[in-house]
Amino acid sequence: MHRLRRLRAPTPHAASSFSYHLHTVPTHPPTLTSPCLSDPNFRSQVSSLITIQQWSKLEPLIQPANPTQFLQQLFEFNFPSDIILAFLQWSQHAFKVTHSLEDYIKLFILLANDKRYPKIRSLLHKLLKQANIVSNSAFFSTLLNFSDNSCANSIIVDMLIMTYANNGMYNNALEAFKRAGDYGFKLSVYSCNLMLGSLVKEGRVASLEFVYKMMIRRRIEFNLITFNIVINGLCKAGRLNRAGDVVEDMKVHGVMPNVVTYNTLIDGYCKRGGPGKMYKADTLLKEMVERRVCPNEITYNTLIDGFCKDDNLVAGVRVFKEMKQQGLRPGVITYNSLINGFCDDGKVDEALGLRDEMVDFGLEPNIVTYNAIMNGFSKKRMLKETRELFDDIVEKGVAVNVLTFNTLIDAYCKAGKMEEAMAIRDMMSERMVFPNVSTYNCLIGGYYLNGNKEMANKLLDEMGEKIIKADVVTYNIRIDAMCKNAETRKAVRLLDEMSEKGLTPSHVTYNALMAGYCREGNPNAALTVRRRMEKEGKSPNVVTYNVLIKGLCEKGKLEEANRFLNEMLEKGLIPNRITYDIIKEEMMEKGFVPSIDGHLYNDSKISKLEKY
DNA sequence: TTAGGGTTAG
Repeated sequence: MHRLRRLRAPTPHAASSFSYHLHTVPTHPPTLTSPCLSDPNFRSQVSSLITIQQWSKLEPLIQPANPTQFLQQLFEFNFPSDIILAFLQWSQHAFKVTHSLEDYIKLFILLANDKRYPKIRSLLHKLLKQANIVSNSAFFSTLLNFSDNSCANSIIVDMLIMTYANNGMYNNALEAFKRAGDYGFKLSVYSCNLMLGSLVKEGRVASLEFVYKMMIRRRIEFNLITFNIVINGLCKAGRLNRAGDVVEDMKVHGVMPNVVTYNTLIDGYCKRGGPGKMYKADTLLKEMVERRVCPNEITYNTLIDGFCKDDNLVAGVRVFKEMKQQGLRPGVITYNSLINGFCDDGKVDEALGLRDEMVDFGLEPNIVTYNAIMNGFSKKRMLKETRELFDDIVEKGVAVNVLTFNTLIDAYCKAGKMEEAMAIRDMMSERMVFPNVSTYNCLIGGYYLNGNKEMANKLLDEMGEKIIKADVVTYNIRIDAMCKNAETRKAVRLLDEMSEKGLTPSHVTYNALMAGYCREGNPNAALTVRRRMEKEGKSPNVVTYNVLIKGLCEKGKLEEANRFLNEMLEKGLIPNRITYDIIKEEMMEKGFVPSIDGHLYNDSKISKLEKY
């Protein structure tokens, strides 16, 4: 039915002129340059040799034609697609020839007509690997030249985009997506979803939104998964309002949010929701229940982790109980989130209790559990216990990973035992675990902490040699060290270096600089940093306010500090222990009683503000 | 083909 457009059956004249090849292998072929497959016997001989992969017997039969010409003949004589595929692959390997894009496309068309889709995918993979600069327009126009089966053509283009996405060739995938519409190819929801998913993984939100909008405009088929992927991408980028718009879009399209949609949104709020984020996350849980979308283990795990990371263990445990009441069994991830929360809060004993509880319930702690507990010990400066747990799990045969080593190295760094820390770094490779940027960050931070700037610089050079790229944390460590060395102005210059390297300064970066200026007795300069931070789209967090309030207090500017305290509360930011210490030590002990909402500060204000 | 846990910096 659907044949290759330009491939015609050979003319009788052409067939007769090659008739000498009806015989077996000619030892001394005449001057003709091509063998002939017009003889049915010869064709079946070739077919069976290719089918059983008797390449050594086939090779002399191809002479004196070259493999490219032989391939053309296979097309002309309408050999089945799998025979042509086998020949193409073998001949590329055996003769080191690269067949043309046209040949590939002719084969794709044959394979598509035979519905041999996985074969097309693996062949596309090879094509893109060997010649990764296949232009999409060449591909598309060649395809249209050889086939008018728009359905098969669209499937081939669809698979091209999938192959690009699977091989990390995101720009090619995007370009193909854009051009596919111009050429009239209809893309499937599968390839679009795959591409959207890869854009999410790459953190390319602008492209994600572009594809999403184009899909709406071009009326490409949408499904629930499409919406969920887009919502996830927007949530991961902190664009929660935009994610909410997409939820509205899906309702317009008659698609109802499911448990994955809600879990994605809840996770978005937990991780990037700003002030009041946990309230919003909890509201979403209530909303899903009202709309008869049943929360699952992931919903609760996400919320528990969110509360724990928000320093609200009480709420984390409340959700944990609620989960059990709903008849859901907490899993390893549930326990890990809680254990990590307790360890972060310095409550290692409770964390160990939870570990015992999970074992009692038949759950096996994994490397994540152990890393969290090791970190709990390390935070409490319990180096001995950190090391013992490490030795213990190694002995148990648990596969330790780079995070385990980094945690152990960090424990030694915090204890000032830099030689041991370096020795551990050197033994990592014995376990086939290799230092990464975080390993270096721990060590560099350790050397700065121990006043050894030379070694810190040496490690920074070593990173360069090993092509381990500095990340935001590396810069934060350097900036913090400079600020503590009264070199804040010099540290500010590193902001430009960061942007040159495509790194976005974080809250920690700006807060370190503000703290530096405050220590140097220059809160005005700190406020300049705050403006720069806000210009970059980062609103101050609790640490920012703590730094500024403390800096102003130290300069005797208590009224101004009080204004910042109120501003922080108005923004819904919850004061932490350090805020209260500042209020006590820097304000009240100096005879200044801060006023909140116009009322004088007292302890009941604390409990009201303390926790959501 | 979509959603959840562990390290380093304030």
